[in-house]
Amino acid sequence: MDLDLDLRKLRYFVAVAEHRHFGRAAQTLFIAQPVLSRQIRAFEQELGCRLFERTTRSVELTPAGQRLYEEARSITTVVTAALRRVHEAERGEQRLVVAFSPGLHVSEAIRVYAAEHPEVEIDVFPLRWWEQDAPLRDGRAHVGFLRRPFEDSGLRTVPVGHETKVACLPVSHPLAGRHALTSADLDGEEILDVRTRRTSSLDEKFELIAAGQGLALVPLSVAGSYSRSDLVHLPVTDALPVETCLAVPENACAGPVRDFLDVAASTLRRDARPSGPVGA
Amino acid sequence: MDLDLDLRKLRYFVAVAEHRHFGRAAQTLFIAQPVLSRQIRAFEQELGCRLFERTTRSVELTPAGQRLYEEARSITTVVTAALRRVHEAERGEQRLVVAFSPGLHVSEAIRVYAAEHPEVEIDVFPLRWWEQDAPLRDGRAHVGFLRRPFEDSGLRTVPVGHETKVACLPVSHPLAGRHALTSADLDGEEILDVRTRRTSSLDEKFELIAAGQGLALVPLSVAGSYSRSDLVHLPVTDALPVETCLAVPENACAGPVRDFLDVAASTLRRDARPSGPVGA
DNA sequence: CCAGATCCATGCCTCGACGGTATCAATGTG
DNA sequence: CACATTGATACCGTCGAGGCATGGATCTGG
Repeated sequence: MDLDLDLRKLRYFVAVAEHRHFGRAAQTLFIAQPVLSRQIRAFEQELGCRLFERTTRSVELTPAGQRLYEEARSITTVVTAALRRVHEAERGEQRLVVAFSPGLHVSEAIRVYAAEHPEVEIDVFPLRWWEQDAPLRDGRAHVGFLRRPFEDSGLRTVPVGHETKVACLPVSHPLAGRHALTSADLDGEEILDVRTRRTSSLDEKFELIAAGQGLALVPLSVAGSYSRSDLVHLPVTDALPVETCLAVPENACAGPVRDFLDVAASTLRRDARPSGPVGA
Repeated sequence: MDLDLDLRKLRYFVAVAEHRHFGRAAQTLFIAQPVLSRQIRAFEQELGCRLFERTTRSVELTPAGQRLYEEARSITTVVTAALRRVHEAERGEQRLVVAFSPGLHVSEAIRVYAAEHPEVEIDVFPLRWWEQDAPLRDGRAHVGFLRRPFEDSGLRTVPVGHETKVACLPVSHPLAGRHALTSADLDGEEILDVRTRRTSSLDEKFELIAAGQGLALVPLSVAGSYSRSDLVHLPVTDALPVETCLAVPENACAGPVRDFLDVAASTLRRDARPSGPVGA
């Protein structure tokens, strides 16, 4: 991957895109106009696509340029937030990013923790369906409330609850009139799984179901939040409830994470046995 | 703001952070070790804070370095996704980003649009409570389903529905035993508003309410999704329902946005009068 | 139709940043 | 205490960013 996007050139590009005029954009950037022309041309070559359709009398964005202009806002937002948080860390401010699988709500543990540790800034990280554990591994989140199955290796996990799963089918489906199903009823049906069909959102998954592409087993809480008139949710009497876990990276025994685990353990008051060795 | 973060230096930093060893990190980067030492030092000066605590025998991350390492993942994720989408645009692929106020679900219009325009990639942009319209103005989203109130100027809006608001109060509140309230009952109560108290998440707002910091008026759909045992939701009989709108930037009459508005207009089949002039 | 204005592009120059090689200084090891 | 390891420093060459002058294309007024 050529991740070497030059943020300075991106800033130049944004100026030209907003002014649609090289001379005035150069003025706001405090550089000379010829420099800007060359930088933009170099930027286009680096990206491999033209960004402006320009004559001597007009400067207009190409589709690629339009797209880049939109993306530039996301990039600058993330970068400025990152720099701000780095400086906060430099000043000693602590932060804890708690990831949540979709449909799970902020738990009791996080509220107790926030009350006990007001000096720690707490952020939530909404997880996507297909990236249950990745943000925990690469450092984007420190602790996570995940729904099984996910990849255990390298994580310490604590079970925190169970969710019953219900079958989601279109109203036109032959089984839709039943009051309850068994797993035997689902034999031969196409089950939409994270592995079989990578849907980017839950709504997209429901859309596939409504279109007759298959069925899905979804946690009850999710089914309740996203009710649609063209879908029905039916309990599956013999389905195993899916386990929800609190997970942290194995190597992370640092302050806030450690404290959070302590709070979680005392909050749960149930058989909260860590699945791995709990070192000091 | 000094947004001029050098992504090349960031890449160097990540390599050192992962290897905790300048020589080996330099090998993987295909540069000489002295270069890496100088780049890291320059990077620290640009950021204004030390990133590594290093002796001749060990290299460890400072708190600021640890934070930057976490943020680096977010930055690279956003940048690579942005570059990918720019190239998709270059190849002619179209994209439509639909923003949603929290609690609103993907509407009928988006499903119909996706079915009619399978060539357009559709993304959703979950809006925060305090940034109802900003992503629409700066290009991060193309159309948005917003909940009033928001800043109208510069946007074309189409009313798409109404939501009744319910009062959310802690169970310990004197009014909590009532079956319904009127707005007169709420006189003198502290109402938690986006303007009065900038809560970063809905859960945080509910947490404030549970802590006795005040009450809030929340849309019914939101109240249903986030039920808590320490809060009660009561209808307010004379409260005006809050209007939900479909909004697009005034200057955007381009292809996918235009098509989406057409689909929305035909889908709604109600008095979908645009609030502004609908140019060609 | 032409002179002038406007505006982006090109050529040439200077300077600073990046990368390489050689070497020093500090620390751990047998 | 000799030696290896490792990060830091010094010095040098190259490349790219920025400035200035100018060219070429297009629109406008007379």
